[in-house]
Amino acid sequence: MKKASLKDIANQLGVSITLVSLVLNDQGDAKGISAKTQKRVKDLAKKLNYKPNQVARSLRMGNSKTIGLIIADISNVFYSAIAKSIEDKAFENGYNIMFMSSEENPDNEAEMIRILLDRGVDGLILSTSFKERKEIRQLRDAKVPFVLIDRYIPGVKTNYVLVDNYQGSFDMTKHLLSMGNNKIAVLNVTPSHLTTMKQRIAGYKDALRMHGLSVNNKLIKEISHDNINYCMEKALKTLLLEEKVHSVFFLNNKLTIAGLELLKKINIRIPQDVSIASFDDIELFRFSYPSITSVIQPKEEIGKLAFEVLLKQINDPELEKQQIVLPAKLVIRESCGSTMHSAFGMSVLKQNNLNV
Amino acid sequence: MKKASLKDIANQLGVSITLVSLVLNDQGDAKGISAKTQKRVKDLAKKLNYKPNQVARSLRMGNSKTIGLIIADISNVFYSAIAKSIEDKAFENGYNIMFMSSEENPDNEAEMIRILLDRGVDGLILSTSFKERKEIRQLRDAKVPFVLIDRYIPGVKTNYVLVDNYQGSFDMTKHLLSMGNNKIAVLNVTPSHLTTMKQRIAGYKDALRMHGLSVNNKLIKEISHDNINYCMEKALKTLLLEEKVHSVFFLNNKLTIAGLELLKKINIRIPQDVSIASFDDIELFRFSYPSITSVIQPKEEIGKLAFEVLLKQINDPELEKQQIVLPAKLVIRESCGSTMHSAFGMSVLKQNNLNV
DNA sequence: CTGAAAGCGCTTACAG
DNA sequence: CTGAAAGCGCTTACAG
Repeated sequence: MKKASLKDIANQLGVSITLVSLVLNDQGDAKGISAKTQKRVKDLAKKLNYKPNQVARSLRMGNSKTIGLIIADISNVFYSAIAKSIEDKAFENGYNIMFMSSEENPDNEAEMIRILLDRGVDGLILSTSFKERKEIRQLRDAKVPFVLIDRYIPGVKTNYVLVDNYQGSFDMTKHLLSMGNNKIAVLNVTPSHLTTMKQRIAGYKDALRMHGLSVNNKLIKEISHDNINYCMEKALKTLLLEEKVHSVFFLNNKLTIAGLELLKKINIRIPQDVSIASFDDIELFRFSYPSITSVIQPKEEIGKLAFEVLLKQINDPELEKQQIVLPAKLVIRESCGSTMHSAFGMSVLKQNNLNV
Repeated sequence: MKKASLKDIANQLGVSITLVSLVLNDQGDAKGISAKTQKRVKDLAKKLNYKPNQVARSLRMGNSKTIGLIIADISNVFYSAIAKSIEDKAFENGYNIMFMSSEENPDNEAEMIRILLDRGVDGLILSTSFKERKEIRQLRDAKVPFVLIDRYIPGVKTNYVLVDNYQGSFDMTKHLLSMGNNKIAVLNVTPSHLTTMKQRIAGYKDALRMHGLSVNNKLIKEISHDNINYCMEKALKTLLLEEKVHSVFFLNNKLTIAGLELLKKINIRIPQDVSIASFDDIELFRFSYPSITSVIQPKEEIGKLAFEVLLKQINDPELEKQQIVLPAKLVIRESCGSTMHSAFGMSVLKQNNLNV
């Protein structure tokens, strides 16, 4: 049951490989090949279950109908949800995906890009960990079609699709303020050069200022990605015992989980003792006790649009680069106390309280 | 900055492509190429940042250093965790992964296998949804290296790596019995031909019998994968109101989440009104209220071993097929009531109760 | 020590 | 209407 090739069909029919190729690529009519011959070719192809060898096709055509996807970690549901929606769109369009998890390490990422390009991918979708502009600029200058997701590189004009991190964070901070929490701590995670983190911090600061409060840098803590639990304990103890904050805003879902676990361990009640909120909603936050107020990112939309933008870029490499920023939404749950109405006119999604 | 080829290097150095290829593939010494020439080639290759075109290499060598991964859904953390551990192992060994989500649909799966093979993958890792033996048998007979994960096809000798579904379910049922629940319902999900579901049901039944109880088929409900919420509501209402069961054992994490949500909505208290337990532990179950007693699968181990077995099969296609069944573990949490000790001598992992 | 040549399976100008 | 030929970039027997 060896796979059939063009040659097999050509030999069996006594015609040339060229002819078979033409017919099977629907060039038969254009090249004026007789209907009868075309039918013979197609019938035999079907009978032999012929499918073109994509590797040979790639080599010859210079494209592979494959894209590379580099995210921080495929096992983080934020990325796997995006991966799924990219996959769906890609499959529709005949594209396959190779994925790689960079672990937020720029060296890994550089190597992975190289590997994917050597394998002839037609384009890349990246949640990049690069700090410098160099690598992304090179990629763009080398005319590799690519789309950034989640983060972008300031100062380099590229395609990107991401959520409005500033607005999401601004809105959440305003919500916390409206609940009567004036001392709001915020925890971000290294690598802190990421635009996600920078803009979430900026949104937080501006919301405070707009509320007439000054920013206290002691309330902004950075948690090391490689040592979350240890840093979390140090940070929360300082914030709760010394700074006596009213609430803590965690800037991604991993931080929130680590914080939640710790607060329960040390018997801090939420929201009675401290309110908490999270950027980046996950299913767990609906079911946890208490359920967690958070900023939702449109993951499916990010993936879908990222692929669409990439596809356009692949089909026309000279196309103007496209920047898409999607709105973030708040989900108000229990972790900041109960509220019957939102004090400001932003988009707020109310959810049934599951933990009666 | 066009990519350098062997030809570029050969031309610049005034040697043949053959020589360059040999040197760069570390055949220089074996073929007796002078150290000096070797150095010139290697230096220039480095300078031009030469990397072999993997597509050409694949075509010529008949292998691609790529494997295909077909799972039900990459956005389900059960599969994305496995994907991550496969990825890590694959990367170590110079392999890349193309993934596809079959949605448990055999037609999708057949098409995806075909696509991946046309793209020249060296092997496949599949959480197969096939009901019949035919497709998997064909794959095996075509000498395609592959490893099944999570489920296998009875009656077809293949490589597989999975958890002991029978034992996990048996132990959990015994645990429920030991907690004083005699009327235990069990919910499985379509497609119910999967060995996972069959063996979990078998473990449940045997545990009952070994406890001197007879199996009541009214307590075994099948939930349609395509209509989980509707079926769940119908099933739970019958089980709770008519059958008055003491506990419900959900056979995968999606079912548990749907069940949990529904029970809260209709104000059924866990475990006071009904105990619940889950097969397939996820992070959410540690944080939910109440936290959920469940059967843990060693996801990382499954992924790691699956790749290792696949690699061996790729390197030696005549190798004896390998079957690996890993032990399942219970995590006892709050959803079945509190217990200070386990009534039987199985491996039980105790966890700190997070929801004091 | 080194090179010319074939071939992996395809597509596509070119020629008739 | 149809076919011979070149070429994508590589590897590898074979020859000298």
